[in-house]
Amino acid sequence: MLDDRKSAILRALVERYIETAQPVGSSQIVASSEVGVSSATVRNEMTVLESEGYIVQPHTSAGRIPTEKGYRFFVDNLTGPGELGPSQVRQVRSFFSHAHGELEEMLKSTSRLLSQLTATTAVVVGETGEHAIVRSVQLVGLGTRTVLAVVVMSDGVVLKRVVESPEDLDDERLARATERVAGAVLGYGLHDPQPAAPTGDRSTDALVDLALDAVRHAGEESKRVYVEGASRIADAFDATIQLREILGLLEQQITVVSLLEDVLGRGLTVAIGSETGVAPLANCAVVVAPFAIGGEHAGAIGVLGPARMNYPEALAAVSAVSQRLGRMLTEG
Amino acid sequence: MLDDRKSAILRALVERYIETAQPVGSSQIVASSEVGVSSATVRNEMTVLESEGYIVQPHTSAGRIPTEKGYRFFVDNLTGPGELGPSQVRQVRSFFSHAHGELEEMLKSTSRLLSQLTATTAVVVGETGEHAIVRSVQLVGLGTRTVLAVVVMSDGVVLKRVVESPEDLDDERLARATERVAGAVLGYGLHDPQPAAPTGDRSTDALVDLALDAVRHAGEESKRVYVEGASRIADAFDATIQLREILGLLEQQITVVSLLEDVLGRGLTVAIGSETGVAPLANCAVVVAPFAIGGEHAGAIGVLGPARMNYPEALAAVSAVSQRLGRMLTEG
DNA sequence: AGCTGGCACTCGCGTAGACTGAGTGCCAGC
DNA sequence: GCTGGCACTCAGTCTACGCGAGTGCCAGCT
Repeated sequence: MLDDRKSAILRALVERYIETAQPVGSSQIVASSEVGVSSATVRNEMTVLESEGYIVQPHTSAGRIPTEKGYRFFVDNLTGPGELGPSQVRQVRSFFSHAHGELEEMLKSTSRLLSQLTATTAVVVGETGEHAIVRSVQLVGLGTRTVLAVVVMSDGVVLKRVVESPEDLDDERLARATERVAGAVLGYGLHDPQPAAPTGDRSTDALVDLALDAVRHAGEESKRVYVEGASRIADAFDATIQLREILGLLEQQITVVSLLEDVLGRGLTVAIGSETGVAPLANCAVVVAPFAIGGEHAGAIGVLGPARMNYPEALAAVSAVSQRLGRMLTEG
Repeated sequence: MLDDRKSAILRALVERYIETAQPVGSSQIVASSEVGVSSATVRNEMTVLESEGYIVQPHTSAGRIPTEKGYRFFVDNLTGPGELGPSQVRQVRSFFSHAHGELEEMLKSTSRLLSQLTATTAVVVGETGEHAIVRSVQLVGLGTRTVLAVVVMSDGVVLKRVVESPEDLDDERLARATERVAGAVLGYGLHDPQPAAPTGDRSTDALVDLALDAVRHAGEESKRVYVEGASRIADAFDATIQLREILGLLEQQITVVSLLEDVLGRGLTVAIGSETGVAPLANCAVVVAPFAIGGEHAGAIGVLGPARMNYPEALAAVSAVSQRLGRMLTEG
């Protein structure tokens, strides 16, 4: 643990570095904070901070910059969620008062809101499943043997999946199958469907089974990822190669999902650099919070920025938006 | 119009520049093409080409690089769609043989295919409407007054839209309204719904009208944009500021749609730099082709790359994929 | 008339040296 | 234990300079 003075120095250094993106020297720290000591003393403290791994020198005779450990200590002990500015509060308020009922559109625009609030890339992952129940299911014929199973959940999410029937179909048989599938899933969650009652007709039964299978699988794939403001990450880096990697990563939805879900111990979380578990994010940080619908975990929202991001602001925004989003979705 | 020798020189210059991204000098042209003349002669021709605006010198004593006009002439007169390599042909073939029935998933993966084939950013815009008819419509209650109208089109596209009912609803009324809406749209295109038969109950009639309105609007918003491989554009530029703008543009779906649709005179089209009509694409080019379903315009596919992109390859890929996609979707 | 070899000229780029200034580590003294 | 002072380091900037790729032009050849 660091004593008060070291903490104060580290805080000043991190804050300054976040602001300027330039290595910070001892005299700058004296100038920009209230540690009432000389730069020489600060220097002595800084060598200690460096030997303990909180800061590094990019090269001799340069100032110091924070390490991952330095950011971590800053986030854990030296700062907390800040206050949103009045215009940001207005944005959030107006967003949630104009929002309406359908989950997917809602999550997408939430992502956009978050990106605007923090001027970074925002990511939202929504899952359907646990909390939602099936409100409607319909088998729709597309080709002679191609059927689309369409499921509407109580939260407004629409899932769909193609089913290939082993035999040619007619409207009447489709209707019968739809009825049986509906009986098996209507009113239940996607993960606990009931067994379907047999129709007496073997080929219709086969179709029903296939459709039920499709519905179950649709549930597995129901994690939706919304990335907004990806271009903003470009502001933070000037090596295009690094950018390429980060953007490539954002394109892989699976990676994004696991990034957010892994990090999600409980509540508001920050993952810095290697803590994300993803190599291209070495110089990045993510601030993540889960949101719940009616007390049940329903997804996560987060922002992705450089490791030298504005943590207080990001924490404040992510926290505020996740809470209001959860409340909003719970009330319906 | 350019005489044969100037054309040959311009072609060699453009090809070389596309390959190396470095200004091309007269001696390189002599070395890398079959214009059987000396470099001095090439130089003389190059001053003419420069004065006519096909090429420019970044600075004195550098080689030349093509202008927009130069690329344009190259694309129009000096090259055509190339041949796909054997491994690319294999990729395309395998993709379309494994593809299955549902439009949206199909377009998304087509975009991915195109991006892989050309190692650039790929864009696909799909519209539902003209060719597709309504196969199923369902009003599903979410809240006491919130209804989700879900429409399934014959091409597998599922549209949805929230409708706020003026009065509380029960299942029976919803079912009655669904039936009337179905009667009005089932089997018709989205743009020519029939008037709904009145139910005799005024508030149900109101709901039916709202729902029909929603369905019509859903059709307007049915243009779906799929961008894949956005990160690849990062390879082509080293100014992050420029990258930022391009990425920002790709995030605005409306811009992307109009970009592709504007450019789309007839058939395979190339738009270079300012021809795209979008400022941030000054140093970019897009290669676009429409695709049709059963003879009717159904969307467009394209690739976005730097102006110095490999045109023959891009033209070949876009053309091949658009044709096979259209055929595939038509056969259903 | 058109092409070509030759030549002087231009200028970006890379290297090398000098200077500057921000920043450090250390030490002696308060 | 803090501080002022001092020698030292080194990235960044500037200048100088040579190199080389490339040009434009011209005189001479075909």
